[in-house]
Amino acid sequence: MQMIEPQRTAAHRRLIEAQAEIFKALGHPSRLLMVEELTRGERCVCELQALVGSDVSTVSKHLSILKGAGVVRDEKRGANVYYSLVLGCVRSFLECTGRHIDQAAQDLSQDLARLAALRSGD
Amino acid sequence: MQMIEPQRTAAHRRLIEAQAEIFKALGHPSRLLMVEELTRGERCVCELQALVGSDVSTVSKHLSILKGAGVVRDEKRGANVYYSLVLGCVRSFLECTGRHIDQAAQDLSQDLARLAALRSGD
DNA sequence: GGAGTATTTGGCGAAACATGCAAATGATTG
DNA sequence: CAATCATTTGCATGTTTCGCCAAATACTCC
Repeated sequence: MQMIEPQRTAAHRRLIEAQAEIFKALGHPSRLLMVEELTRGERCVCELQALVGSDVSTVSKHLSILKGAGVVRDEKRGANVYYSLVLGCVRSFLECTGRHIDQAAQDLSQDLARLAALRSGD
Repeated sequence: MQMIEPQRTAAHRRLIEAQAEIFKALGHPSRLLMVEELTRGERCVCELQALVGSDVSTVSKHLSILKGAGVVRDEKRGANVYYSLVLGCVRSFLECTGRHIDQAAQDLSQDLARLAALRSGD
């Protein structure tokens, strides 16, 4: 039995949806900030709340979205809940996107400089 | 001059926002499907539309979101517009999340099996 | 067990997003 | 240049997400 057009199977669609959920979870500044902090080690909700500055309930909901997507896990210890990163490869992807954005900004300012030079030249 | 608490600078906030925009752009099944297709080479809008099956206008809007986030670029050639992947590291991250999701599914079914065994045991 | 701290949940209004249709734009071909 | 094809844009609508508040829950310390 051979798999024809694997990209159209139901299994593939489910995988894409699960992956999209991961991206969606990471696609919010507060959540991404927290995840970045978690690349340095586990943190309790209160620490993450101090980091992002929103209401605790908002932070808690953000964290539950990240957990639902399988990006982080939580562990209750005493009165606190500690969150930690599960999806380690976020770290390297963040580094890559960081470089990418820096490069884009550099390219942009070079283009602007060229444009200015051209304008003053004629 | 020393940089104190770099994670709170305006520059860092801007970076996080740009990165979050990338994740958000990827956080939609249709967009992710198209990006995955683009990891195999450039495609015109019509090909991508055939892939995802939505209205062409919807597909075009999705593509403009991906372009705005710096994930893809477009190039007009003749009557067609060809999109191609700019952010190459998406590929490896997709592989990683794919493995991660497979693993999670496996763990889940093992847990269920254990639970069933336990139940039939008592 | 009562006060205080940490976290989650429910609810609600505002803002953002997704989608399809219709219309506009741009290129090709006869 | 009229007809057609590929793509984008404007608009209307339904859906989702965000962020706060208030209330519920869970734990610790006296």
